Amino acid sequence: MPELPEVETTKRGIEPHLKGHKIISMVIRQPKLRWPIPTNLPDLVKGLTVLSLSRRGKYIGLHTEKGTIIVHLGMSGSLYFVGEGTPPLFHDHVDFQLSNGKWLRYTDPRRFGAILWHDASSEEKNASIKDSWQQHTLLASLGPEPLTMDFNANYLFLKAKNKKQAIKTFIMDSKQVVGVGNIYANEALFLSGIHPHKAAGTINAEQFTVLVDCIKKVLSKAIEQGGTTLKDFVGGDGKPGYFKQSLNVYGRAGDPCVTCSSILEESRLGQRSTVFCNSCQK
DNA sequence: AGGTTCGCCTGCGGGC
DNA sequence: TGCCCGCAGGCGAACC
Repeated sequence: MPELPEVETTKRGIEPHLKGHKIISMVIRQPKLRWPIPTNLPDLVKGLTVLSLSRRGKYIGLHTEKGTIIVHLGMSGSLYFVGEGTPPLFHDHVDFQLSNGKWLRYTDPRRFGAILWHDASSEEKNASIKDSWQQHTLLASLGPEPLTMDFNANYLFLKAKNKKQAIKTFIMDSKQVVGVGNIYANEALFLSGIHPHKAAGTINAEQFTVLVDCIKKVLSKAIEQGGTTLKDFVGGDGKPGYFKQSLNVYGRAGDPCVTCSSILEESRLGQRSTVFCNSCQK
C-alpha cells in the first residue's frame, strides 16, 4: 500500500530513466482504473518528451512539453521498468515505450490507481508546465506537503480550531495535509501520545508542535529507508521496495504497548482501522 | 457546510 | 483441501 514515502521512492527511482527521454508509444491493456484512462492518451503522448517529474501528495506528474501525465498508485499500484518484450502479466495494465529502450510499466491489481492527463497547451505563457498540473481538479485543493515549512504546528492548530472531528480523521484529510495515510496516522499519534479519537479542536498548540514533529519524523524516516531499496525495483524485478518500518501500533492490536505493556486497542474511525494505547495516548 | 459513509477492486486470511 | 465470506485500503463522490 503505497503511502507518501513509497510514492516519493518510486518517483526518485524512475526519474533518472525517464527524464529527457521521448515516449515512443503507450500501450493500454486495461483502461478501467479508478477513472478510465483517457482513450486518446496514447495518441496524445506519442512523441512527447518527459522533461521532468514531480510529486504532489501521492500523485506523480510526468511533465512533457504539452502537459502532464498524472499517475496515482492507489492501493496496490507500482511503476517500474521492464526490458523490451517482457510479457505482461494479468495486472500489468499500461506500458510506456521510451526512446532509451526501456519500458515503463504500470501494475495495479486492485485498480484503485489512476492515469490521467492535464493539458497545459492552453495555459498562459508565464505558467510553467511543472506548476500548471497543480490546477488539475484532483490537485487544486490539496493541503501542504507534510515535509515542507508550510506544514507546521501553527498552521494545523488554526485549521483544527472548533473542529469536532477526531484528530486521526483530521490529519488523514488531504485538504489539511497530504500524504498521511492510515499507517502513519496511527504511528504518528502513538509517538505523539495523542488519542486518535480526541477532537481536533481540543488539542492545544503545544501538542500540535509534537504531532507535527512526529508526522515529519515518521514520514522522512520511511523515505530514507525506502531509498535504500531503490535499485532493487529500478532494476526491474517489478516490486517497489517496501521498506521495513518498525511499527509500534499498526497491525498490533491485542499486543502489548512497546512503552507501557498495556494491551493495544483497536477501533474504527472513518472506516479505517485505528490502533492505539489507551494509557499512553490521551 | 462540515462531517460521515459509500464504492471502486483483488488478494488474503480465517472459519468450517 | 477447498470454498466462502469479510476485511483491507486511498480518496473522490455522494450523502446527510
